[in-house]
Order: sequence, then structure tokens, then C-alpha cells
Amino acid sequence: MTSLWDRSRQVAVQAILDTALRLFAEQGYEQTTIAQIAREAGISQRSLFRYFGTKEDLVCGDQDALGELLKQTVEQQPAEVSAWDALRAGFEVLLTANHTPERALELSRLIFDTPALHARYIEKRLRWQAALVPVVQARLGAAPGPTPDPRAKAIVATVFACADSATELWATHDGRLDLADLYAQCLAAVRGRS
Amino acid sequence: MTSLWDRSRQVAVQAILDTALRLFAEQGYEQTTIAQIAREAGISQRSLFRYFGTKEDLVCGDQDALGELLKQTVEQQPAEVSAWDALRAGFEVLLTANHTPERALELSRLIFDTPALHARYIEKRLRWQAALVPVVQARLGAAPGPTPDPRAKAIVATVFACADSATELWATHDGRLDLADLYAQCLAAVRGRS
DNA sequence: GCCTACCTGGCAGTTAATGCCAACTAGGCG
DNA sequence: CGCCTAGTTGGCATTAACTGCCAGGTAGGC
Repeated sequence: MTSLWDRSRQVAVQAILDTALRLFAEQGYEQTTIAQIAREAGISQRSLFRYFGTKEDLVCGDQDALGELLKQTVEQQPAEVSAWDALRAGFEVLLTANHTPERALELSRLIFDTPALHARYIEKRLRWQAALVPVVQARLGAAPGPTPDPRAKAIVATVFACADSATELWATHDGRLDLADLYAQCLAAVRGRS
Repeated sequence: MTSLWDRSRQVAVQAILDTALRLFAEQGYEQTTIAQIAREAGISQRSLFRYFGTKEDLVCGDQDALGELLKQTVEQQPAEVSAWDALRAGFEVLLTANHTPERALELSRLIFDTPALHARYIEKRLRWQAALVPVVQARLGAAPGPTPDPRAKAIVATVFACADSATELWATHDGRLDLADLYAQCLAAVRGRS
């Protein structure tokens, strides 16, 4: 059922993405205009905005799909797995599903170096967090009462904070360190006695 | 040495801020234009942008001073205070220094309900985090070596994650719960054995 | 009383983003 | 095959956030 439209759409999306990422890497995010991307990708400005609603989505757009994957992975962990371990499992799935390491590194650097992108990225991440809170809450076996239970929210936020710290360290060291290992170190610093 | 210029500047800033916040509360952030704020505040659009570099700064602007206050408070804690306690002390100072509770609640709701503002707020918060990492690292007594120490970064990120979770809970419950208490609960959920 | 320094306002221009409309194209149907 | 419909594309105009520039004004030192 993949019509010709769907296929050419895929091709166009990829072409736009490649052009944009190349230009961002060459001249920086702020210095690259939508007009230039559209011109070099051989598409009208108007259509570019139909594919990607905002300039930031050119970088952070495909995060949405990853968020869904993360949620499903956490949900499908066996019931006896703790909330912390379930979230770690989800995080590890993301690592393999992301892109090639080089691409992920390039994207990470772009995001961490560009305040506007960083903010947008975190905004998307916050939506993942909100979606994960009920999942984690169920795993904690809490009865939702009148006084809300901050535990699930805090745990999810902390896991993301550690994942973010680990990713930033990984990016600033050009990917030479092991990301999963950095994540474990971050979590240990938080949860261990100190 | 407060010249007339400084004073009228203060007055102007306050007038703009009051007008902007009122309009944001009445019609929402996105629906309010800079032109309208300038008109109702009796100032030119050009000068408004000189006082506040961006529209978002009308809401998140004074966060900068708070960040500096936070950093200094944490720095000035006695040496025997742990990193966690020093950060908590800083957070508590922020609570009292903020504004009136009503104003803080109104601002919090505006920020949490407006994606663009939320992103901007987090962006500023990230700068606080970066400034705090060396302070916390010194308190951890770590010798910065070739292999970086993720602990300070992770601890700071976690404290902010918990503070953010607590603030969001506090705002969604109209300020009826105690913010410091919520923060303690969040941190306990993360650091306690579970 | 003048002069310098700074502040203010208007104007034009750039960039991201949106709505509208006309031209086009794929794919179904007689 | 020829048409028709639906979905797509591109150009044009518009809005809103910003920025640079320049002319005018005002406070404060000399």
C-alpha cells in the first residue's frame, strides 16, 4: 500500500534532512536560513514547512518516534523488574535504535551547542517524561490518592537527568567513552551512599 | 549614585512587566503581541526590545539574578556540608527570594502551560546547572583528571530534576502543598532504598 | 550655558512561520 | 483512453519577532 506518493515523500524528507544537517554542520544552525536549505534541497520554502513544521524539527523531529519506542519498552518489561531497571532497559534500547554512532554524535553536538535546539530537545523530552510517569507509577504499585505521589515523577525526571548528563559528557568527549557506562556512573553517583 | 536615569529605568521596567503579565494572564502568551504590550505600556516597540531582548525574557528574564544567588548560596555553605545539603540550602533560599507566592504561582503556571516559555525557562536553568557543576565538584573533593568525573554533573542535574518536579506538582495543585516538602519527597524517592 | 554621552523612537529590513489560491499529478472509474 | 477527484506543490501576501541605523532629545559634567 506504499504508493508512489509515500515513497517520494520519504525520499524528499531524507534529501531535506541531509541538506539541512550538512549546512548546519558547515555554517552553524543560526546562520543557516530556511530559504537556503530549501534552495539547495531543490524544494520550495512552502513545502519544506509542510514536511517540517519548524526549523527546529529538522534536528529534533524524529525524537517523537523514539519516545514512543521508549515508553513501549519500559511498559513491556516483566512485572518483577524494578522501575529503575525498566527505565534503564528502555534507555539501552534507545541507544541501539538511534542512528549510526557518528550521526548521533553529530546531532548531539549540534543540540548541545545550540541553545535554541537544546531547549527544544528538552521540551520534547519532557513529553516523554509525562508519558512515562503513569507507567512507572504502576510499577511502583502506588494507589493514587488525594495527596499525589511525587515518587514516579521524581524517578523519571532523575533518570532523564542522568541520561542527559551522560549524553552530554559523551558528546563533549567525541564519543570516545561508553555511553551506557557513563549513564551507570551518573546513576551510581545519585543513588549510591555518599 | 542612583541617577535619575537609573530610577526611571526601574520604573519603566516595572511598568512594562506589569502590563505584559496582565495581558499574558488575560489573553494568553501567544495571543499577546509585542506591539500591544508596548502600546499599553506607553513605550516604543524599539525601546521595549532594549529593556527585554526577547519576548520570553518578559517572563523568564529575572531568572538570571536568581541563578547567581543560587550559586553564591551553595558556594558559601560550610565546607563540612555535603553537596546534597548545600544544594538544598540554595534551593530553599530561592524559595524565599522568589516573589510573593501568588506571583510565583502565576508565573509558574504561565511557564508550564506555554511550551515556548517552558523551553526558554529550562534553557536558563541549564546555565545555572553548568555554573554549579564546578562548585559541587569542589565539594565532592574530586581531583579533575583525564577521565572526567560525572558525579557532580549528575548530582546537579538530579537536584534540578527534583526541584522541577516539585515545582510542577506545586503549580498544578494551586500552591496548596508545601513546596519544600514536595522537594524532600522527590529527593527521598530517588535516594532512598526502594 | 554649552557639550558630551546616553537614551529614545521611528523606519526599514531580515527571518521564521501561516493562510490562500492556482497549477499540477497520481490513481480510480466509466 | 479520457475524465475526475483528491492530495500535492509552489508562489504570493501577511504576520510577528527581532535587528541595524539614524535623527532627535535629555541628563549631568564642565
